[in-house]
Amino acid sequence: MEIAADALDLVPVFKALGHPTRLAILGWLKDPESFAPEDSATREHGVCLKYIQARAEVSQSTASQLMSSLQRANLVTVTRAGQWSYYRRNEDTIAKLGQILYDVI
Amino acid sequence: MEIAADALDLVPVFKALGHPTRLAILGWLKDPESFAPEDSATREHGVCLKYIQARAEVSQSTASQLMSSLQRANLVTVTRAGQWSYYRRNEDTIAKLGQILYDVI
DNA sequence: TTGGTTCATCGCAAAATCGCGATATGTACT
DNA sequence: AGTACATATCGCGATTTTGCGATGAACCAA
Repeated sequence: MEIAADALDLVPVFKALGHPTRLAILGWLKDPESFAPEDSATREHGVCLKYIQARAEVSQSTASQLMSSLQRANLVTVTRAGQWSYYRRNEDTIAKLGQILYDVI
Repeated sequence: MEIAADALDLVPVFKALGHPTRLAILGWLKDPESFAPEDSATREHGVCLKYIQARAEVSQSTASQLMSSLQRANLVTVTRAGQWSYYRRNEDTIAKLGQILYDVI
């Protein structure tokens, strides 16, 4: 019944999830191609900020900050390529969250 | 892959969990008798606010507010009996949270 | 080089959260 | 009635979060 030493720091994770737009974005990222079916870069690299911004209907700076928050919580990863920042779900963290949830709460 | 209509409203739940003291309290409540081993009311009714306050080392009003937040998120239940408010984990919500976590995020 | 695109960061004002003491409510015991 | 106890709520200042426009940095194309 021990808690792994490298366990997630759950507080920032829950803080990041406790925001309707951030929670929605994380759900949307389960289907990256839904953002722009014709854009092959999405499938290969992830979803760029512009698409997330459009779907969330927030300003560009707000979208960037929302993703920073998710990134600090290790819920997404970012890949810079050219002028784009490609965002993906961090399935490691998300899976670990489900596993340790009961142990911690 | 449908989301149940009576699914939890996850945002308040995550908001409540995104606070170190509230997260700790929820963990402590897994072992109610650890608060006051000699107090039989704990086992029968739950943990009264005074014990939670002492363990969390916050003021009485703060303790009450922390528990209100957990209550609004349906993470605990409260039973009033005499002058005491007895708090228990709401295992229903917590179990449901684990189940629907992947579907939603 | 110039202009356009994508994104992060800065600065700020509005809003929400936090934690406390003070107060109010209700209960229990004399 | 009067006192003591347990808890909830109010009011307030302090801090944090939120969302935006403006600016800056990096990249690309003409």
